[in-house]
Amino acid sequence: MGRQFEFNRDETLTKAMEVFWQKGYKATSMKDLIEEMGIQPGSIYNTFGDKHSLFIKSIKHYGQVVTSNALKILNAPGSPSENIKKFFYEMVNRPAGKKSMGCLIVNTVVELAPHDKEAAEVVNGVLKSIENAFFKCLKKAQDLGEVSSDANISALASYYSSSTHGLLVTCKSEAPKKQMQDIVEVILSTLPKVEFRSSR
Amino acid sequence: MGRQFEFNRDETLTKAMEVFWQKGYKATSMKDLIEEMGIQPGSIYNTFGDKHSLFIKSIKHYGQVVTSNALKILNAPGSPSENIKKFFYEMVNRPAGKKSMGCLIVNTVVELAPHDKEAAEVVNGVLKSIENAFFKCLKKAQDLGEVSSDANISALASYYSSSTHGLLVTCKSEAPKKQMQDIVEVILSTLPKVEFRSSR
DNA sequence: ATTTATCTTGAACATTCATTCAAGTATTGT
DNA sequence: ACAATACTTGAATGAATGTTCAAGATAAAT
Repeated sequence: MGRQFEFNRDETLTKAMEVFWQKGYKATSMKDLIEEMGIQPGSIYNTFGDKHSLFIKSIKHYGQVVTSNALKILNAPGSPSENIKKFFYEMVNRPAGKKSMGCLIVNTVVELAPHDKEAAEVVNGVLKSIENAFFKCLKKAQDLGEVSSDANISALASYYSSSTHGLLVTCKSEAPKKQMQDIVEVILSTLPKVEFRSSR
Repeated sequence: MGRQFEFNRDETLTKAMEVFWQKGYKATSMKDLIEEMGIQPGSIYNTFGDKHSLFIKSIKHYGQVVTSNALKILNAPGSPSENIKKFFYEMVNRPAGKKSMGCLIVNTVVELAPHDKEAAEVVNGVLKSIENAFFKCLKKAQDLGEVSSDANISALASYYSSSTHGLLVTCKSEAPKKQMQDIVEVILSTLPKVEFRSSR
């Protein structure tokens, strides 16, 4: 009973997420959100709570999307080390419009996490998931003999995670595509056998 | 003639820089600045201009400090590849208090650069200087035979710059020191001869 | 001592901010 | 048809924002 919602919860949350992604938390005003989400303040507060709650829901949503996307690439059938390669080349081939937006998780680590415990927990969880996906992928690569058995794959997983952060910052600073490619090639050189296998 | 300044310009600018470094641009209010700088709004506006001008002056100041520090390490006498190693281990051994602050340049790339042309110019200049310092260091290493002559040192310089960004983001997300060390070791494995030389 | 120049102060200002809430509207159950 | 429930609206609120400026204070020049 009662009146129905006139807007789709997921759609408006996605809109909010995009605004936060583009402008950052502090730089996003409720006015921005009202305009982009296409609903009035009352509806926002009624459905998502205050600005901070809406932000937390936004980064959780973003985290789910980005984690499932990473898992899809890294867990794809075939060579796991080839999948890692694909993961990084996907970053080079980002649509130009999204380059300056970087990644909402990384943006939040930088802007908010040090002063916002709740946001920190969410983003750390996402980062841990991604790193874990790298680890599982490397484990599989090791089992298949693509990566030497004495490699420190735990360290490598942390490294790929950190390298991803680096790329996302670098691509925010107007770095040309060629430079991004150069960087990715050095990153991938830490898995030499990937290059070898992919060339035949 | 006229009244003398009662505060030291450089000292108050450093104070402002520290507040921006810790809290970010948007999250820093004039009230914060007034308190930390210890002078009144009139004096701030009279000396540094508005908030945005003060911020630009702050990141320029930070850029100078950080660039000269990087140059000092990378241009130090002795083995250039050893200096690169020192550069990265310096990042692992950061004082705990500064870990969550990251780097004001990287913070600005993420928070402001995409929407602020003036800030973007400043930070891109700093990043270019650091990358250039890496390049010169690698060139020297190559000339001395520490790095193979067919290495793509331009790509390596971009890579080390990007890796630095990655580390600065990673250390903002409560990453334990052990993890930072693991990452640095993988980063430095892209210069295999460094490891070899340093171990004897 | 007076004038001139310059810095300091901090209250006052107009905006913008996030948030609230009473009035209005739509839907369901009886 | 009526009541009960629940969502939508958007003006209103008070707090916080960045900025200004007239009055006061201090130094040098005359």
